[in-house]
Amino acid sequence: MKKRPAEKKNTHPEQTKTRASRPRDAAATRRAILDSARRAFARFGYDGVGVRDIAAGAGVTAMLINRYFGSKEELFAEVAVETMATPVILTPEFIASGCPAQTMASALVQLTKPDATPLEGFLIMLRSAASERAAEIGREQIEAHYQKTLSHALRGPHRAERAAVILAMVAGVQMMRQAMGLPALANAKPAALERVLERALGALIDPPE
Amino acid sequence: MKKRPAEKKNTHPEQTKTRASRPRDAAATRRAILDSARRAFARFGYDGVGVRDIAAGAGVTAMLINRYFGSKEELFAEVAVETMATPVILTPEFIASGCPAQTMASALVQLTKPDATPLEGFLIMLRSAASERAAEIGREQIEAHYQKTLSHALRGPHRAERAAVILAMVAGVQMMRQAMGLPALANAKPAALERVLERALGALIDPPE
DNA sequence: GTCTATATAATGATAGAC
DNA sequence: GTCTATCATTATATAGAC
Repeated sequence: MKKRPAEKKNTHPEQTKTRASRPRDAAATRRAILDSARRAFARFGYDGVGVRDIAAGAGVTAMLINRYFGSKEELFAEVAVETMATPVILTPEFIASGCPAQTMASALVQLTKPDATPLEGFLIMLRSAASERAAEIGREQIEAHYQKTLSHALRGPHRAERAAVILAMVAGVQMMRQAMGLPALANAKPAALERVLERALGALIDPPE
Repeated sequence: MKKRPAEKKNTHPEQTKTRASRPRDAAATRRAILDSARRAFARFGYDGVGVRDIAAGAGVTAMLINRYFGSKEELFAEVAVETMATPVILTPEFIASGCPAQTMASALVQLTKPDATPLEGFLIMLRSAASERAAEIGREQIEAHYQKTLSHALRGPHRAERAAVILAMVAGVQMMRQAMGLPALANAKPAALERVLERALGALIDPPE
């Protein structure tokens, strides 16, 4: 029976950036590693990438990752914190807008197009949720930057629960549309999907009764 | 600087079932491996467990997994298919019930209690979505057993999109509540959470306009 | 500051005894 | 039908040269 090295990390050989024109710049190297790690974690999750992949994507050797960040786990933590620090959706501004449900629905449809790359913070967490440490980091970031602000921006009863379900809904859509690639979501006509999401989000944003 | 074997698989040493009282029973061994794999994949995802962990949980050696299933991937496929074959929620019966939104909301809150173990099919997929092959298997199962039946049970326009968003919402709640452990969901009062979910689900189930 | 080379451990899968 | 022992590969992390 044949060996089975199918679906290995080599399946996605990130082009090794040469980076020959900028040697010996600590800050730039650090930045390059962080960027490469952000891309890699968003695509393949915490367990799905090795430090070698990340290093290759940054044009350096794996050793430098430990030199600059101590370990893969600490690198992940720094990436996660950085990526989730500035929410691009689910902000108080969205809630404060004239028709928040429609605005959010439109933004969500745009930002989770199958090939789109924004909303990386959530995607990194969704793809890394199996890792205990990754889930812990993500939970703290979500609570600090999303749950709290969103909850405060709402009016009416059950604010915490409604904010959490809005979060869950956004995460679920992104999960099913981008990570799982469910055809009904991935291939949906944007206008129709927007309409459906607007209705559901409205039921969560508008104060009940 | 110390080595860092922290957060390794040994962090969760599934008690090695002795199983000394039932030697040499092919069917029973197969069943034991499947059960152990289901538990393990649901908790730690496809990449998060090794064949050794699964074998130990079944009280056998790792070799038998390859003997009975050929490979870890084939074992996962069989577990995924088996677990998602009989949906416990999101069935046409729920939609056909008198007040589907309330019924589904109540069931969802019950089934995603932080320590609950049902709805394993979805949980396995959510925790394994980073693995390309796992995502593929899950997508097929979700489409076959959830998306299609749910879509057919709905009335009105945009059925496919509404069914998909219902799926995304259920997945998102399970993700945030069970996998991530977001306090606002994990510690929410069941009645309040149920009310909020009922409203959102109603907006998706009830035909618009 | 960055490299090559290596240490150590864990992985999925296999060979052959009983 | 199940085991022990082992292979080949890959993982993260470290040591020391330049």
